[in-house]
Amino acid sequence: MPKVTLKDVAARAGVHTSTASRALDPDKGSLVREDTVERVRAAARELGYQGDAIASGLRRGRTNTLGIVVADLGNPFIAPVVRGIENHLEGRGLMALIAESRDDPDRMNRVLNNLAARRVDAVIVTGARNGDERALCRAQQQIPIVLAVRYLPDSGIPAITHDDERGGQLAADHFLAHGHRRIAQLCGPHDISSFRERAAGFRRRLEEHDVPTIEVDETAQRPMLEEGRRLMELLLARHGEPPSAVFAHNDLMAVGALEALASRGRACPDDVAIIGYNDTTMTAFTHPPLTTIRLPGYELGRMAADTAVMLIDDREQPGTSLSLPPVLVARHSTLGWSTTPRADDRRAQDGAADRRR
Amino acid sequence: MPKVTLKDVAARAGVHTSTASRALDPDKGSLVREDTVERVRAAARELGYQGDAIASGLRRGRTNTLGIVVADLGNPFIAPVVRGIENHLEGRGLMALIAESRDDPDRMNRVLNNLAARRVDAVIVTGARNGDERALCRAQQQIPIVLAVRYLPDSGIPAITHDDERGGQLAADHFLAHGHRRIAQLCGPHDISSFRERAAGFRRRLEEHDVPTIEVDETAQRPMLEEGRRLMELLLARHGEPPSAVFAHNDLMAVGALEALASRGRACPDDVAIIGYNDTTMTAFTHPPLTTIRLPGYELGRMAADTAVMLIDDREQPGTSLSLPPVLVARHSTLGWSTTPRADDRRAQDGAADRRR
DNA sequence: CTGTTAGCGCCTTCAA
DNA sequence: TTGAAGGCGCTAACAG
Repeated sequence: MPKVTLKDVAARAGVHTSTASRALDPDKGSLVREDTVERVRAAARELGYQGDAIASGLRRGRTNTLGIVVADLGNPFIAPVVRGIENHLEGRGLMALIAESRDDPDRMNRVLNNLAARRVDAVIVTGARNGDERALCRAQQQIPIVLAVRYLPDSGIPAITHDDERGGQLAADHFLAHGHRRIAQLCGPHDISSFRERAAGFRRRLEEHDVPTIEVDETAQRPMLEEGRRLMELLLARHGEPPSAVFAHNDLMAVGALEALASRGRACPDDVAIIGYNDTTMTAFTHPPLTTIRLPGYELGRMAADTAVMLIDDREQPGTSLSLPPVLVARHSTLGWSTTPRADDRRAQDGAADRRR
Repeated sequence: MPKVTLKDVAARAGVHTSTASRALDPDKGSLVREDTVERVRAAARELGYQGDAIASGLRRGRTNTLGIVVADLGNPFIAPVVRGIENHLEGRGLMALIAESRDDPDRMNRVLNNLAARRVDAVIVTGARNGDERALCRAQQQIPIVLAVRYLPDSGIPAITHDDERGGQLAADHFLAHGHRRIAQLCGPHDISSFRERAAGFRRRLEEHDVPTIEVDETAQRPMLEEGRRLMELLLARHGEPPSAVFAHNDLMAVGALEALASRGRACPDDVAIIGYNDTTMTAFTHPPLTTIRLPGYELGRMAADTAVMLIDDREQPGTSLSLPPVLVARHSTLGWSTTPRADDRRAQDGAADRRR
C-alpha cells in the first residue's frame, strides 16, 4: 500500500502542495477559496490521505507531544494523575509519551534524554526524587518541565503537588480531636518530598498542642506493607506504654500496621487507632475499614497538564507552583464500630468513570 | 539556547555531516575510521549535541514509537499490562504513546487516526470492544495492530488474551469440588469478549457435570460494585431455593454481591460462597477475603509487546494469537474461616516492584 | 487567493 | 574512508 502524501492530494485536486496544505489546515483554511478547499478535501478523502505529523512537526518545530515520567506505573495512586493529564491534553491535539523512572536516577536521566531526542514539547515528571536534580535541571534547559506529585526544593522547577504537610496536620488533628495523647507515626522514605512533609506537618501540629510525637528511629525503606508491619512491630516492642494512635505514611503501610497489631492480639481501633494515606481502593475493605487521607490526583493531573500547556505557549512563566489540599476520610479504624462513616466512603478517588474489566 | 544540530557537530569535528551521521550511528560506526569517530564523538559531547529523533524518523520511515490504547487508565487491572509493555519496549529504544478509548467507538477511531498520523510503528489495543471492528481493520491497513486482553472474533487481528473461558472453568471446578450444586453467576457486559467467555466457560463446565447454571436475565451494564449488588439482589429475590455459590465476573461485582448478602443477613461463605475475578489488591482485604481468578497481566503485556515488535520487524506474521492461563486464588469467601489460605495470597499480581507513593 | 522557493535535520545513495 | 547531492513530507515566507 503506497502511502499517499500531500503531493498526491494536491495533484488530484489540481493545485500546488502548499495550497493543499493550507486548505487542510483548519487555521489557514480561510486563506483559500471556498471551492478550492472543498476540492482539496474531496481529493484527500478519496485517496484516504492521512497527514504526516512527523513531517509537519519537523517543519513546525513542534510535536504536539508531551512526555510523562512516572516512578512506577503499578502504583495505584498514579492512575488518576495520568488520567487527569491525558484528559486535559485530549482536545488540544496533544498526546502523551509515557515512561517509568523506577525511582532510579540513571533511568530518569536516560528517559529524559530520550524524551528530549523526541522533541516533546514539555515534560511532566511525577516521579522526581532527591538525586534527580541534575538530570532535571539539565533537561530543563531544552524543554519546559513541570513536576507533579513530588517536587524538588530549590530546583526552581514549577511543581503541582499535594499539600502533604496539610495531610499530616489533618491526621494529627483527627487524633487530637479523638482524645489521643500517645501518638506515633510510621515514616516513609525521607528522600521523597511527599513523605518528608507528611512527617513534618504531623509532628508540627502535635508540637503545637504539646504532644510529643512517638517515632521509631527507622523510616520505611520502601513504603510498602511489609515495612509497615516491621515498623509497627518495632514500635510495639519499645519500652513504656505503647501508642494509642498511629499515622502510617500510606495505606499499604497502614495495612501492615494492622497486621502487626492483629498478630499481637491488639485491637484496632480499641487499642490502637490507625490512619493511612492516599485513599486507595482497598481502604474501604480492610478490617476495620481504614481512615485515610484522600488526595485529588485527577485534579492534580489536570493542573499539571494545564501548567505544561501554558509553558509551551508562553515559555515565559514564573514559578507557578501550586499545592492541592487533601481531605481526611474517616472510617472505622479511628472511629470504632459504633459510628457509621459517610455512605459514600468507598467511592473512587476521582469520581470519574470507573469501569472495570 | 540555539539548538545544536548535526551540522554543528560536523563542522566542529572538521568533517561532512554525512560522516558525522555515520560516526554517531552505532550500526554504521564501522564504516568510519576510528579516530574520526572519536573526533566526532568528542565534538558532539562538547556541544551537548542531542540527536533529533523526529528528523531521523522522517528520513528512516520509522519512529520507534508504539501506540497503546487502553479503555480506561483508572482500571487497576490495566497497570500491570502497561508495565509489561513498557518494560519490554525499554532497551529496544521504543517508547509508548498512550491513549484512552473509554469504551467509545468514536474515540477509538479518533485515537487510532491520531496514532496513524504520528506514524507509530505499531499499536497495541487493550480496550477493543464490539463496535470497534471497523476502525481497527481500517487502521490495520496502515499499521500493524495487536489486540491485548480483549479480542475481536473474526477480525483476523492477532490477539494476546487471557484464557477467560478457562477462568470460568476454574471457578466452576472450585465450586463443584466444594460440593455446591445450586450455582449462579453474575455476568458482565456481553459485548466485551472477556465477559462472554467467562460466562461460557463457567456454564459449559457445569453442564458437563449436569449442574444447571442459575442466572438472572440481566447482565451488568458496567462491571462495577453497584451492578454486582443489584444483580445479587435480583438473584436472591428469585423464587425457589437461593444459590449456595455465586461467580461474579469481576472483583468489584463480587464485593457488591457480598454487600447484598450482608444486607440480607446472609453469611459468606456459610450461606453463599463467592468467587470474583482479576485478583485486584482489594480482594485480600475484603470481609471475608475473596477467592478470585488471578490473571498474568504483566506477562500478557510483555507478550503483546513482543508480538508487536515482531510484526514491526517482519511484517509477515500469521495470526499469532495467544491465550494465557489464569489461576484460582482460594481465600475465605469460598473456603470458610476454618481453613488458612496460602500465606502469599495478598501479593501483587505481577510479583514485580510494587512501590507505593 | 495561489504558486514558487527554500528549507526543518537527518540519512542514504552514489561517486570519488 | 569520506564528500556531494538529494530528498523524507510538510509548511512558512515571499511573490505574483
